[in-house]
Amino acid sequence: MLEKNFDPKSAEPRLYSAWETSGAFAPTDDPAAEPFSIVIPPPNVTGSLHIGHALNNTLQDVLIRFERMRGKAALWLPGTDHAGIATQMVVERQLAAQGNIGRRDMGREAFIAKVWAWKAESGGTITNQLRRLGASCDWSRERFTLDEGLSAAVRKVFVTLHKQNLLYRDKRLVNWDPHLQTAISDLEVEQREVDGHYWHFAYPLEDGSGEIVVATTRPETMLGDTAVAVNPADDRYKDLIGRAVRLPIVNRPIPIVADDYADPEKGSGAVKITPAHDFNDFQVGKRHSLPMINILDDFGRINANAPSDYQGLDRFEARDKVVATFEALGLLRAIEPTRHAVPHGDRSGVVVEPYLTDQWFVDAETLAQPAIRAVEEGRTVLEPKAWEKTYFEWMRNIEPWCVSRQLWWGHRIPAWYGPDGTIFVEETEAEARAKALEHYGHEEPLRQDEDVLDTWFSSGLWPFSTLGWPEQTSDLARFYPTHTLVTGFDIIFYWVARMMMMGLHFTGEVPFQRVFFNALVRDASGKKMSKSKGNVMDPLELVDDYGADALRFTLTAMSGQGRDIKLSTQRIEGYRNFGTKLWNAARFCQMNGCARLADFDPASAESALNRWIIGETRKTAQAVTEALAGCGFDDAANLLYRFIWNTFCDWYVELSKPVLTGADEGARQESQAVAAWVLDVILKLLHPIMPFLTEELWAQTADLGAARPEGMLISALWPDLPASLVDPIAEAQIGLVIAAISEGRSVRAELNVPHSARPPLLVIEASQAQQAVLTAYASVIVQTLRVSELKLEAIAPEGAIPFVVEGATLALPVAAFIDLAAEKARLAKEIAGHAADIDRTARKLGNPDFVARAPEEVVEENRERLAEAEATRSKLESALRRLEAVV
RNA sequence: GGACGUGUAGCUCAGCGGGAGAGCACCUCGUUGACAUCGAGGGGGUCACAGGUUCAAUCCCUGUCACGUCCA
Repeated sequence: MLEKNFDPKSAEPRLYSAWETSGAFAPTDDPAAEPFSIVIPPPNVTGSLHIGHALNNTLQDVLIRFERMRGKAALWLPGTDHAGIATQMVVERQLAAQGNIGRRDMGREAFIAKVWAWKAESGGTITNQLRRLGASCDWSRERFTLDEGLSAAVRKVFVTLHKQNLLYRDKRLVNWDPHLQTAISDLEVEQREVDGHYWHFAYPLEDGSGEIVVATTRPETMLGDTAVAVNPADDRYKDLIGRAVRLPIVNRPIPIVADDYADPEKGSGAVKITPAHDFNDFQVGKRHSLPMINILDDFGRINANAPSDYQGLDRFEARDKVVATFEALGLLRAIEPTRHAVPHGDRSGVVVEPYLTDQWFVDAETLAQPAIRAVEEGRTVLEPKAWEKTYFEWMRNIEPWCVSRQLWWGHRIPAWYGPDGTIFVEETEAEARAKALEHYGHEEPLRQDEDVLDTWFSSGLWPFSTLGWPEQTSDLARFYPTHTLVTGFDIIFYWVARMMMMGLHFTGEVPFQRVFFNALVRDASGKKMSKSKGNVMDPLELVDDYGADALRFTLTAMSGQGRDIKLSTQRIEGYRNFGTKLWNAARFCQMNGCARLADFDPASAESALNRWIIGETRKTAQAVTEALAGCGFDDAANLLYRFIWNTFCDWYVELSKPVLTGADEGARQESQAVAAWVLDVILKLLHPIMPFLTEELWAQTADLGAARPEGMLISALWPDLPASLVDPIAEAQIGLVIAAISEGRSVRAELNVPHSARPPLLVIEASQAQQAVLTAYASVIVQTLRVSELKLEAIAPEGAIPFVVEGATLALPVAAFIDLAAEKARLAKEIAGHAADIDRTARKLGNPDFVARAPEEVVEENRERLAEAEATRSKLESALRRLEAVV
């Protein structure tokens, strides 16, 4: 006998290890099986599972379990990302907290050893958390972006792109993070609105004949100014073009140049130009061949290119000093408060600086072209479709991708420099040496590039590097291109776009046929959850409290496309209760001898009730299958919820009770077999979303009746039921029984008929067929509706309360128990409702345009509606008249 | 400033051209042996606002307002 409740705490670990040891997570070897592969979006190796991971991985697990049960060679390839900046920061913070020396004092090798030690210690955390969620990844294929194989792929890609001139070293302005002392890509920069000021500075003309006023939000950059620009069409400054101002503080003459970049409408119409510290000014500087004076060091302090009393000052200290000095010089013309966007590093949170350095860049524009075409041609489909526009927008305006980072944790750039600066880009140091020997004619010492690659460089190769590329492995041949990628839209540019570019360039094929962007889990105010904001929910706690299945079902049911998820524990609790409901329905079946029949054919069922539930089961199976195949996860969950609770438990189980406890052995046996059959189908359909509870029920019902052909549920075959199982006649019959009971209950409740009252249920007016059905199901109607008996009567006796069900008039003689005034009110209200309906429908049918132009079936539908409403109304009206005659 | 999305019951959300739905919350009733993590019934919405298209608009179009996200 089943316990009263499912116990997730004890069952989950047991079931998970049973799955894992059975080998069910690995794709079948059957060569005839169609491959279906998903690569996991690799979480940070030292991270821990947050609610977004829980959603993303639940959906992947739902898909992979579904396709596995459909007989495909389903591979869900797991792994983790070394996450350069994030991990390095964590370890540095840890070292600092433990009072250790900093990484720079420690040296590169020692520091990296520390990171590896941390990875060894905490790297299993997140994968273990995925296991707790029930993720059926093939752990035997687990990868890490710094694995030797994946590192080889990275070197191969780097060297190949370099030889194809798609990757190059260049001196350009980059976003520099002074806290982390590294370049970061455009994507890693977050624009934040902050309050600031426009400081209006007067720059005196060189010849002393006047001044020109410029405004800036970053006064300290004036130390690096090399020009003032005015618009060539601006009459105010026409005469000044080509002349010079003397830059205060620095005391350097700089030219006034004409450039369209200067907007006559803004401020004074003149702008200071700092080519080494502003992206727009950089372009102006190039056009006018201006000097580019870098005034900052790696830490954001003023360097030796500025006057000596500024050197070593932090950029913000320098800002104050510049302003104070201008004021002292009498050159500060105005201070204007303003709100403006300031770039911040998304990891460090500090203000980033445009900074002139040597970095490695990927020619993203060239790589983007095939990636754009692949989506245009539908070789990769983005779901929901709306994301394609975002993807195109980004791809068509893509900038060179800065891939070097001044960090230590990551893939070191495979470039070696000779003493004269000649660069040798090769996959190994030995090859670089060979090239150097060739180049110099003799041995020269080589120095490897100190920098590492952007984490997303290796993530960009993930769909094929994890399958063994550049080796032509059997996994690569079988599982690439992968089928579906499930990920968050927040990394569409970081990751999806880069995988598209890299995948197409190096394999000639798209990395995945379909991308499903899951919603983002946000906090109550709609803000993205993040550790720094402290608004994260811990999925592991939720698993502890409600079980993994409840969390999984909640996330699946709420995963509607294109909407953010706001998670509440109430909701999770509700779905935990849903699991309990199913558990107890199974318990009921067990208690009532429901057992599988060997070779049971659902088409052979005879009773209308059984034929009806079999048809409903078929319809649900069909709809769930279609939903899951099309990534309609929420639809699948809601279909199952309604079917299991409202159809199976509320009606089928209830209506079956008299049969299961009745004397008709043939009927009982059929119902027992049908219930067992439906339950098995339910377990299968629900398994992808609630794997633990269903697997446990599967096991605990294993010896009820005939043995199942399958072993564990995880490996069972997905239901494929023929449409012929749907029987419209049974549907109509059971529909009438359900409607009669529902209406009868409603009448009882609304009129406050005492619970103990047992009037008979009278069938006053009904077709032959209706009478037959009601009579056949009399025992269940009697029991469910708490009536004494079901009787056919030609005329309703005085004081009987009538109700109309599908054209049939039934009545409950309960006048003795009730308040007749209340009943009159009830009838009047119902009549009024019908009257309004009749009025609207009649008016519509009276409109010649409607009759002429609406589709015939719509017109017909309205005619039927009108006829039925009128018939119902007249029956209710005569009932009301009878009632009035009594009172 | 540009792009995209969202405004439906108290809350969280489905529905998206032919009479508005669910879960939770709320109210009433109920310990009939699967389940009180339950059952039965009920109240509650000019589907943001204004125009337009249509025989018909919550649904399509335009505009407005509010909120959100992304990109400048």
